[in-house]
Amino acid sequence: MSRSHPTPKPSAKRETILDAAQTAFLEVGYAATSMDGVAARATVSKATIYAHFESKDLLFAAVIRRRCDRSDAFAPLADKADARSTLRLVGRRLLDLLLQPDTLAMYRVVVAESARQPDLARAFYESGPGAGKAQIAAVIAELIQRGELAGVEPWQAADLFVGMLRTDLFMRTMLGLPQPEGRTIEAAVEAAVETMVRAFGR
Amino acid sequence: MSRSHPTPKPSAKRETILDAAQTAFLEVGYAATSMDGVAARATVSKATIYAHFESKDLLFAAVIRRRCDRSDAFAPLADKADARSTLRLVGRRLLDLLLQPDTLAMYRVVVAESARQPDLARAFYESGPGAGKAQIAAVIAELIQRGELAGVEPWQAADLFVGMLRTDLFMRTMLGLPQPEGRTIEAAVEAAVETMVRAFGR
DNA sequence: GGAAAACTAAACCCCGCAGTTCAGTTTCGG
DNA sequence: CCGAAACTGAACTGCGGGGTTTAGTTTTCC
Repeated sequence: MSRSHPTPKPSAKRETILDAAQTAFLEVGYAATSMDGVAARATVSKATIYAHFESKDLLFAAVIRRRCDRSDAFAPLADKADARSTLRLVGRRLLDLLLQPDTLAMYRVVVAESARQPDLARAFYESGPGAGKAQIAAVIAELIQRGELAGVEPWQAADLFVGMLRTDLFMRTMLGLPQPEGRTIEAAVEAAVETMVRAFGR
Repeated sequence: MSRSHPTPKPSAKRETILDAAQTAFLEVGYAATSMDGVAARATVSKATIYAHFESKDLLFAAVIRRRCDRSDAFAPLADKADARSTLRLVGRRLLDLLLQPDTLAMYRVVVAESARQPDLARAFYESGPGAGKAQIAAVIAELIQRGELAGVEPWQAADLFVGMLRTDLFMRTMLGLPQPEGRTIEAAVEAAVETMVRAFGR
């Protein structure tokens, strides 16, 4: 009776499969991942996978979407700090997140498949960069309201700030290139924060 | 006597094949490109391709490297302009380049294959982002020397500037998402330039 | 003009992999 | 405790694609 695939209800097996698939997809990419491989990794029979997911494409989509949904929102800020230390904290958190191996892998694989699965690209953007930007814009809006910053729209400032965090360090790490010695996360955050304060500080 | 594949000497057929391969790889990615497809597009027999290139991998590498080599260096600047207009010009050029469909396609495909072909990732970085950064750093160094800018190292400033150009607009375009109305290239450049001048202008 | 080198077209090998089937076993709800 | 549903494992289908071969045709260059 072809009980097909209604709203993805959580189940132990289902999660196991998703975990294995996530590992594989993020590690070697979509094309290089085989369903037999996923089955083996999940210690599950291939038939079971196809009982839970219609196709490789949809399994992939489910993996990405799950990871997007549970994207941990930024913890609320300890208020009342000045612009410099607030931005420092936010920037540090963001850059830490961006440089995590899983985050980078996710970025790579979504970028690679974005043409083939446009709706996935959208979901990724909205729950990742989009959501992050919104939260940072909110923080900046408050800094402006408190008179700590001035002369920009919050949204624009967030865009600039995030841009300054996602620099060479990010690009090189994402491409798997060795890092030149001195360029640490702290230094990158510091440079971005300093620039923001200089340009828009009171 | 296995006359294998010595130093890639340019030949008409060879270029034809590379052109076709480039189109295919950039359009649909590495995995989704078939050698039969490339042969058809180049109106060349598959055997000829394999007479020129050992394997699909090496053909791909040749495509990427060729595109890297001929990456057009920035034209020299009309000197003696102030920081604002100089940065405006440089920023505009860079962002125009970054948003070209071919550039984006290249970025996507290299990111996707970077894990599988690390040396390609390196070549790409060095001839693309790396070279660009160096040139912009040089421009900024001159602006500093002329006293137009101050308070940053050229290299760091270039990093920040490029970061501010490669923002939401870039990310969304790369993912193939529709652009929100107002965000034009000019606006993005303007914001980055203004921030630079505010932060580091004399 | 003629031989060597380049090229073509098409068949061919082979393998990996998406997806299916099925007979038998385990799990689980009532 | 029983029956249904979930799961297993392994075999099987089908196909697309990387790479090779061959026999014949064109190009090149002396």
